[in-house]
Amino acid sequence: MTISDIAKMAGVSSSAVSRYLNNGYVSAKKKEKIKAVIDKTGYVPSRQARMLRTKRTKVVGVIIPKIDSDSISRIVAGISEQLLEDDYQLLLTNTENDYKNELKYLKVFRQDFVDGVILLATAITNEHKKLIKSLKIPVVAIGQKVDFISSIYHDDYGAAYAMTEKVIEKGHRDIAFIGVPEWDVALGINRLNGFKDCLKDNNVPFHPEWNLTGMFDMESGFDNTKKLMEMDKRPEAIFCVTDTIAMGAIHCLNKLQIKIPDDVAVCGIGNGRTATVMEPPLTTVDYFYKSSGIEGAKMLLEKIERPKSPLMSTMLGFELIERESL
Amino acid sequence: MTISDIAKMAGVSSSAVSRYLNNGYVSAKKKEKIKAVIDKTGYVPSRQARMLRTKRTKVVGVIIPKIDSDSISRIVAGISEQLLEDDYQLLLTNTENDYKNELKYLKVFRQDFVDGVILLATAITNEHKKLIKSLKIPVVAIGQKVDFISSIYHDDYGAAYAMTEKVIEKGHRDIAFIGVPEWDVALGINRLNGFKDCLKDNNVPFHPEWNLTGMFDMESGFDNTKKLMEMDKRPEAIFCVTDTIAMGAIHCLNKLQIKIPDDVAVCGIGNGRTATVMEPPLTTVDYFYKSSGIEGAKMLLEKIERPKSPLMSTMLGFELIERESL
DNA sequence: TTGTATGCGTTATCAG
DNA sequence: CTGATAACGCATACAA
Repeated sequence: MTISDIAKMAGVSSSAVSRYLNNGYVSAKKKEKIKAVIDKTGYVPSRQARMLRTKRTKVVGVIIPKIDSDSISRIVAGISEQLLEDDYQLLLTNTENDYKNELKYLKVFRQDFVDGVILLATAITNEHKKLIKSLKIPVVAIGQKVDFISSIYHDDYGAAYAMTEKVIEKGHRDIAFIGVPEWDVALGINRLNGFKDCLKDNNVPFHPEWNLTGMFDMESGFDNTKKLMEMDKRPEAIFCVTDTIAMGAIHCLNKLQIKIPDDVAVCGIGNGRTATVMEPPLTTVDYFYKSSGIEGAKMLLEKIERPKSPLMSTMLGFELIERESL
Repeated sequence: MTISDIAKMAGVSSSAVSRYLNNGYVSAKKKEKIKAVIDKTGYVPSRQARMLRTKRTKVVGVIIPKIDSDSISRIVAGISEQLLEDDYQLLLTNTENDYKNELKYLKVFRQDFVDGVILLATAITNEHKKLIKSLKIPVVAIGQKVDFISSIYHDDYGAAYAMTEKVIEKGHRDIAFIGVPEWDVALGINRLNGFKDCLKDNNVPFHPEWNLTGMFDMESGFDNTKKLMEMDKRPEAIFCVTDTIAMGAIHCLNKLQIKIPDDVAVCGIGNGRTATVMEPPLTTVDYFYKSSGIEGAKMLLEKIERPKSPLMSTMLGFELIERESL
């Protein structure tokens, strides 16, 4: 079933049908005829032929580090929602935390198969920069502020600052920090800085020996908390840079029968789905991840429609959510 | 940069280049020449032209009910891994739990844009059946046994039976059940039957008043547990058909200061990432979700390569994971 | 407004 | 083994 079949059946030329499909010049009578035939046959134009002709695929590639993460899946849900609305398809590529895959997929996308790329970024290296600049299609980053492409990111500094303020407000001064490596600028640097600066502004001492670093998983929270609890002097509160880490921390504390928040308080960032169900429920920061997905998709689509549109960076706000762990 | 550009530069015909690309008959000398030119230019054949010509896209569509679910994201991770290995792309469509979207996407895929579809199924209606049968591309289901297409599913009956056995073994006889609606056959019927049959085989009474049903979320676990605890006679154990539900249940019990497992024991199914971190850690069943994703993808790919290959249903086993909630 | 003709970049066919 | 040539299905420039 091709466009010329339809044309014949409707007694018009194939270009008329094509124009009908792309709302070009068609007389009312022909419109009706064509519509009738299309309705009857259920004809749908071939995407591939269209792609070849128009050089546009109506597909956007999304590169994520892993899928089984609360925050990421919420961002993807947002992207998916917006793309659906604008009739785009979502091509998902999962790097499984392997940095090389990120570059690999970027290369795959350098060809002409997608109209744009959304990168859920962790680290942006020079290699990334070079590669991205070599792309002929727009790229937007979500989760990290990137200077050479449009991006949506969260107020990591502000959220960490606000949360730290809350910790201090609760009367704690001996505050530990479980963070992540610095190559993740948003989480590894910005949040840490928010924490440190808030301490300084409130004349609360920063204890380097309580500043621990690990990966993005619950194990890091568990292990580092254990280390903390084995120290001669224990902190009264633990600032976990991530909800996932905080969950590990809470689990550890419970296991050691250390009362939360009375003996040691805990907080996280991210407002994961399960934060509410921890014992005790986790005090954390909500980042509106789904919104950032939606906004990121909008941004990309805009860039696809109007390639000349200016570079943009949007920072999304946050909301502090008080529960019982702090 | 097209294939004929390469052909000219290498001093051969474009068909030679095409054959080189698709490992057809090319003499060693020409191979070298062509390789040299391709390496130098970084030429990559156009996917869209190839699609148009070959009628194959090397893309598979994946339909999921929601993305922010532990089990689903793990299945998708498995699919993604296998697809990557076989050089296929993954087109993700999220129905956001809306049954109509499922049909809608199936229709979108009816056209020729993907080579096959993986459906993470919840309910398979007659409408599904009709639609799927009208597709010219293969479809495999994951998570539900479907009689008219190939599928990968879990041993829901067996897992529920085994878990119930464990509950009884722990000395409980007053066992409640928090389930999901019957339109989800795997979770709503099979698991319930495994539970019931095990009770019967062990001469443990089934209490209809303790057989509660709700949605697939933590709220259901919380609310239904609350109901259970407000009854004149309380059960000693709660069988939650899902880890997510179990998490809600545990949260509720903790809130009511009911000791787990001493006063009331809890178990789930699914081995979610956070089950381990609950207080107490949840006794559950591991379903190897990632494997089912991998197997499902393999199955689909096989079907794509050999459309005549027979219908297949594979049931994956499970592993009971004992932790402290039971 | 309409139709004809051309080309998008490949791969398949077929004669050499 | 090789190369010309004809599709694949659509959208557009152009002539009408």
